[in-house]
Amino acid sequence: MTDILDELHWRGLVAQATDEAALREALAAGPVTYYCGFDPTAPSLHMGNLVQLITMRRLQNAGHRPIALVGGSTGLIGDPKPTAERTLNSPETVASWVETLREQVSRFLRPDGPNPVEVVNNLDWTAPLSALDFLRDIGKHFRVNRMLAKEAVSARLDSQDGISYTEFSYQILQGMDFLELYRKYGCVLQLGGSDQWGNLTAGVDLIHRVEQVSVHALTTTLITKSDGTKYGKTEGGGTVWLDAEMMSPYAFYQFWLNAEDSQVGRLLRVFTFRSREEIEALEQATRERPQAREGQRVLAADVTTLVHGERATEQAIAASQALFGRGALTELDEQTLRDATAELARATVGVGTPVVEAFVAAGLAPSRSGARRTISEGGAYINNTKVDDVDAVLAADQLLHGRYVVLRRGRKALAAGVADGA
RNA sequence: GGCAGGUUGCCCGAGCGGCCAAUGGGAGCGGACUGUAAAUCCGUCGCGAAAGCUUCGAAGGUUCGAAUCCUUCACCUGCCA
Repeated sequence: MTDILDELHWRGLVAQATDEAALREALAAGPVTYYCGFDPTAPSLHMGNLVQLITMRRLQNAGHRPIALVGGSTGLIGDPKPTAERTLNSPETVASWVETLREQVSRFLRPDGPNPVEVVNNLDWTAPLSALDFLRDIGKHFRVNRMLAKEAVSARLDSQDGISYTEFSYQILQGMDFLELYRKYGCVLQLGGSDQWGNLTAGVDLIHRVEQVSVHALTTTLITKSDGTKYGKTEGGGTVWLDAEMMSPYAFYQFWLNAEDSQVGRLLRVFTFRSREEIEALEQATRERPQAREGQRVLAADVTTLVHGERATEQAIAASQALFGRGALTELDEQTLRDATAELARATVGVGTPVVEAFVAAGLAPSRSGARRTISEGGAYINNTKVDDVDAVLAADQLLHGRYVVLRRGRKALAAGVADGA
């Protein structure tokens, strides 16, 4: 068995770790129980969480025992962001998100075999705790001085908003989780994004004080773009969701396919299970024939398959070829056209529908003014033909196979217009 | 609790009675170049076809006219208690 920690290093995943030598030793000595938490802040997980999920899977593959924690309680409190106070979500909302997270998380980790995943909810042990017990048994072990040093907290202390006591308490809850999992499952390692370091060490410190045991924390690097900003936003600034309803497999596939050359190698290491040899070969291919984008293709296909399955990936690839391929759209047969457009945002149109309205209905423009602006800027296309007239309406001969029309804004934003009937 | 300062469009930030839908920067969007890349350059950037309409923390008020003045409220920051 190769050293899993070495592999994580090679993949560029390790940002920080508590006593790394000790962690390496523990991992080599036998199965280690580890956990990573996911807070329900939205109805779906996103790309950032994927880094953790895949890392968890790598450790599981290496023979260690994963616990995936969904934050039924921490989601009610909110992890402080450095910028601003969060808006509290209702308990009902959080509870429903917990359920979808539980389901999503489970998909990435093996539920059976020798070291199956355990999915837990921290609400189970936090809810029964009284305020007095919390302050006496847990709070007593935390030093406010130290809590203030945490990055997000100190940033907020200097901000206009300040920070609520609620969010300030967050790190205590997360520390408590680690302690609970240590006691109940013998969990001795917590994973998280590099922004979670303060929260992870809060747990490490707590366990040290209460149980006199040294446990481990390991954070993964933040995936950044070449300009140093956070990776993981779409062209439109939207989040890269893992849920197919919130982001279609086609859009998801396209997101990865559009990765910068300078990032492909890194992304392949972080997000795929390809071997070192394969990845190095793809990196070389990217250097020698960047325009072929072999790395991007493998990356997009692998990640989409992991998240959405093989069938959805095949469809996304086919749709991409149909819509971006060399052949004219008018030459596509109806079946191909229907499959391709099925992946896109769609709007109901008909002969005589103003192009402006079709764009707004399909979500390609935020308003009629916006759509007109796009047309006058020369960025609007119907079936890959530029629209020149702001007042243009759809003509019968633009409906491919009598039904479909492909709307495009700019180079890559696509949507489908579908006529009623049939 | 007292005193002082602040709250402007996605973000930062000018404006301090009419010429302000509101300078400038960033982000975003479109175009050129390319490889559905990066960088660069150009354009655009509240809604509306237009007339016009709705914006400058909230609600009232003064005025022919307010983002700009007054009152109250909310929140933030600093100093004092």
